[in-house]
Amino acid sequence: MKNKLDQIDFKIISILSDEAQMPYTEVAKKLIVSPGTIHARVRKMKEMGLITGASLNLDYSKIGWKLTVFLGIYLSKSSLYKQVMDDLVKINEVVKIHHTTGKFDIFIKMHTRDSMHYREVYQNQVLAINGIKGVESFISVEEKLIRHIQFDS
Amino acid sequence: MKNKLDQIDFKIISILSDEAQMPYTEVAKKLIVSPGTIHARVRKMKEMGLITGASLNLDYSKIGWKLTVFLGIYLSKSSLYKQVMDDLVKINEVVKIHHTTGKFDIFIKMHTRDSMHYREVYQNQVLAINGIKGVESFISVEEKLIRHIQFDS
DNA sequence: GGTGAAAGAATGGAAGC
DNA sequence: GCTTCCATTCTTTCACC
Repeated sequence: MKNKLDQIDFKIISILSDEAQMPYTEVAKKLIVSPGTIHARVRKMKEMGLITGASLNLDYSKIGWKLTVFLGIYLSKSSLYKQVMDDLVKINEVVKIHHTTGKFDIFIKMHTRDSMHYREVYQNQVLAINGIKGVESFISVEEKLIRHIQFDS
Repeated sequence: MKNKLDQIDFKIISILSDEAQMPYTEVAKKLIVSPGTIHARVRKMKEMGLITGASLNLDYSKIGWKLTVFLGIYLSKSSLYKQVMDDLVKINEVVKIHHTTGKFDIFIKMHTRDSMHYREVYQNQVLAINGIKGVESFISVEEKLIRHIQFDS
């Protein structure tokens, strides 16, 4: 797995990170290489596991899901993280789960329609999980930046 | 802006959220509608602002960016959030910035190559910003779930 | 507002450089 | 390992339902 990436690879990633649906021919034009090259590079990076997929960016508030909430979770025993994470996966409103070191043991992100919906999920689903000692919540008021790393090297 | 979404719209979003690069013809086949319908629906949702774009999912660790860190930031005055967020945008390693209520004023996510790189960015760039009173950091050990909401309604 | 077909464009190999 | 070429497949529009 000794695939070295060059500037062209990084530029492809930079472009597609912002606009995953841009046709490869257009990417090729921007970088002044042939479409076949883009194709081969992208396939290589997918095989390497660098590119794991592509997803839509959605503005949930446009369909009435107005709340984005982060929860910092304390476990009663740190070793329970695996089981608690498995339980969290089952909650539909949870979109990201991170096992972390530092103040919290687990950090999650969730979307809900409104504060009532949030409270319901929080009380009936999150707090019902065994092994959770405490939770701190942070409501996102504004999301400022969505981007990927600009790789200069 | 009275665009009601139906089951087909939600299914399109569900499919493309996982696989943004899937051809519309294939989406059409899955949902048993014509390609033209998919096209029209996606365009409608883009015009509504629901779909804001598409991005690649990258596994940064594959190119040696092994650390994902969350920082919870306390401001010396809450009103400074705008200016501090603008300064944070300028840091290349920062990929997400949320203005939050709760314990922290601002919550960010960043990627770095290793702990030395992290320390350097943290000390020289984050702490150098005016208006930041304190920071708590959480290092992500494992990312468990990347998905979008399954809209049932 | 959906369908299906048609023209144009992009994809994804293969062969050669 | 990149490029060009080509057959296949996809996109995108539009007249019709």
